[in-house]
Amino acid sequence: MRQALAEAAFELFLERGFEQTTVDDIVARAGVGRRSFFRYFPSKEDVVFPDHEGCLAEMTALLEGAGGRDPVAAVCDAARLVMLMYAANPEFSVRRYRMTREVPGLRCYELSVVRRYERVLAGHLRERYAGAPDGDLRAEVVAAAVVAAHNNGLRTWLRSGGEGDVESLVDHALGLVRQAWGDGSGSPAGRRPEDDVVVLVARKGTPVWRVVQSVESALEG
Amino acid sequence: MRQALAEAAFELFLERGFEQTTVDDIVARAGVGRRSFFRYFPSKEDVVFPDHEGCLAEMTALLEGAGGRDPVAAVCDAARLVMLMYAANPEFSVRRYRMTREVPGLRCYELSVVRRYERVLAGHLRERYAGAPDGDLRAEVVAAAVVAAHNNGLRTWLRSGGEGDVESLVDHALGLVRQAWGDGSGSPAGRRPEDDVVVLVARKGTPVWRVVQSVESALEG
DNA sequence: TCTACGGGTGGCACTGAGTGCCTTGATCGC
DNA sequence: GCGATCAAGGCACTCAGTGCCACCCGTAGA
Repeated sequence: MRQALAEAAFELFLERGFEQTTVDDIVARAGVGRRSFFRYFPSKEDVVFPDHEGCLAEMTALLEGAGGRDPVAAVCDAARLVMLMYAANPEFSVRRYRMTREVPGLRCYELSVVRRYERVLAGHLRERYAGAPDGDLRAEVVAAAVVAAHNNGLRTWLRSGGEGDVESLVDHALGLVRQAWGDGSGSPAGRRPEDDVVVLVARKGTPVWRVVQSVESALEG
Repeated sequence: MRQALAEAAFELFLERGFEQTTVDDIVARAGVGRRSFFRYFPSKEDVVFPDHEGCLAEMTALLEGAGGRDPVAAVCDAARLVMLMYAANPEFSVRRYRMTREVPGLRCYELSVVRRYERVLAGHLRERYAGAPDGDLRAEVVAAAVVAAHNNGLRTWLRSGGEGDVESLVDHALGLVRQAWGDGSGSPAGRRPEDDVVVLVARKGTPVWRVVQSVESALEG
């Protein structure tokens, strides 16, 4: 039933657009009663994003099991779940993206979904940063940065029509955030931290982000 | 008329809640025709946030005139405009905040407003970072971080009931972002960059953000 | 076989947001 | 005084979303 409604709805949305399609049209195509639609989807917008509830649950579960790792790396991996969900069905994702871009109601709905992901990530970070100075603040800023980076990569891919490798796009974007906020562990594995030290000499006034890049490249070198 | 409608609406929202108030109630209290309401406010939600359009315009204007400054510092200052708007009317802001928190429709509307601010900031950063590697990505991540930091400070103040100093709360929060992404210029003015250099020695594996904090404190020392 | 029950479904009527269209009335320039 | 213009009101309509009730059907029990 859920499936039938979602399919009928998407067909009609593609044929005549989201706003030009009424709920009555959808239930007529699906051959069910109007009342049943709202039993399965609380609003007309929900039928466009039938898969996010599950993804939110997965994300929460994944973060439950993220013990002592770098918190930033953990939330980056959690964010990747969303990318993987989109990548599992490129044509659908691209068409939905195009529709969402031009329908204000869907844009607003998507914002609230993204916000829920962000809150899940921030909640995890808040626990991990508990006690640290500005822990809550840092948690929210990092969560926002991770979401923004993820979405930048994902949307670049969606705009391109689903061509190319989403995974590397998103991973590269997330790398920028890990570089700025993570603890540096993770990516280059197998190197012992006590091997050596980094000596950085910088003129005062040097942009901090350039300093960060230097440190990062030194740590990876 | 706009003013009268907004005031009548807010009275009723406080008396019986947002969802329990119909547009007919509002126009009856204001003594105008129902059709006029939708001439001044495209939706019922808009009447709750009558001041954001102006603030968006101010923000755009301020960024127009932000020439060669540190781009991150410029967008932080732009974000402060929102805080100042809220601070100009603490009782109204606090009551609106409480109402927004418990009405899904208003939460969604607020998300879309916040998103518009974020896009203005990101647009400015995109221009400033044009040509740099990952300029677009960096622009969006920094904009998201600035907005998250600003909102963290602002909401802390709103949750406290409007007691204390918003400005220092928000500035402190924004400081964290400038520390991570800014070029370090700005805050400690009047110091010549060529005065001296910073030497930092760190063990490999040190969290990057701790390194950044060290650099920052050294630059301010 | 009849009956009582419960959950999924359909139908129906209602509220309320938002829109299009037309009328009215006031103000302003001629 | 007169026509143009524009803000405002009124009216009717669409459509999303909700509450309520009736129905159908499979099951369990007498």
